[in-house]
Amino acid sequence: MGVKINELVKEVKKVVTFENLLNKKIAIDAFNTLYQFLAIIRQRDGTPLKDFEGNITSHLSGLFYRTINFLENDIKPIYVYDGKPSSLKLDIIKERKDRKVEAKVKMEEAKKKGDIVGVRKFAQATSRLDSNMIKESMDLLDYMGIPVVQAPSEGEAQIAYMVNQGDVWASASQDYDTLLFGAKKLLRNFAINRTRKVGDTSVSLDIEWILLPKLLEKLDITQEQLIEMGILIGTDFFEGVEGIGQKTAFDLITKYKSIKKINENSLKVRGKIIDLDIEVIEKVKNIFLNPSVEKNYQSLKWKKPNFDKIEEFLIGKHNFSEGRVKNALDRLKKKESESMQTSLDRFFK
DNA sequence: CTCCAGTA
DNA sequence: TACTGGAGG
Repeated sequence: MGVKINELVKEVKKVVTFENLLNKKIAIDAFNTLYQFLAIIRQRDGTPLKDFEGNITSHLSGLFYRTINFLENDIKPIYVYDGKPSSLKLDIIKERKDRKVEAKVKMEEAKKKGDIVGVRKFAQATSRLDSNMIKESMDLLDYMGIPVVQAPSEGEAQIAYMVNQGDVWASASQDYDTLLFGAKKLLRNFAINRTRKVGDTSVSLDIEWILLPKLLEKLDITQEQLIEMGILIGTDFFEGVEGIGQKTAFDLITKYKSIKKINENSLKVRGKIIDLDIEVIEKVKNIFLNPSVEKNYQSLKWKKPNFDKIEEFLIGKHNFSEGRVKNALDRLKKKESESMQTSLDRFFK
């Protein structure tokens, strides 16, 4: 899910185009992206794409085509995978699991009723990434020559570290959590710009660019206060306070400066006094302020794609259409010969 | 989500 | 050439 601070971020977000990102190294939250593909790449009846053996392939389709678009546009993606979740996250993980089971039941019900919209909606909510899907997505990226970084715990924390080290230019995720982890730059809707229809009108989803220092300046709060706001609203590591959304959290932090002070003032929200366990709060804050990250990750290198392996994997193993895959790979090959040409040109100058 | 063939 | 809707696996 991630912390909901979209309203607060609104005023500092900028729109960027693919051209603005030329030759930039962008770290992508792999789980976040794969889940998105899994939820969205489905048929009208809610069934995900599958190969002949019944293995789900929606995530591979999304990953493959989108990554090729990045390469074709001279963007250098790095995929960062989550590792072992913090013990504080386990409650949330269990809750999500329960919700998925619930969604499956609701999907069956909708199916019986012939409610097509409902079936699709609940089917999306059942999306699960298993270890084999994760492994295969890494294999595909490896064949494509894209660097992959395994985070010891939170991928978002790892990305924040890499951004702030200057090893990558920005973090790409739909969640705002990298901001809580302190990443200076965040990109949202990071994909080729496309119009998407909502109802009967089409809306274009721009790539959003958010600078953490700008956000803190605009809100006139510190990084620590941003984290405390996140805790009040709710993050993956703490459920938040019922009745407190982004607006209230911002007002409270602005007025009282800290959760500790908010506690001391016995403030009421929805008739209940806010009384948070400071010890727990400190633990959550510590996850954001001192996260477990891998500092000696492999140097980020983009290798030549192994075209044969990709074809064998997608066409041979997972029943992707030969025409589409070869077409996409041809775009890559063309890109390769172009860049070879420019480096030759440079050499002869 | 992204691709691609059909349409204006 | 730009756009749209249905299919992809």
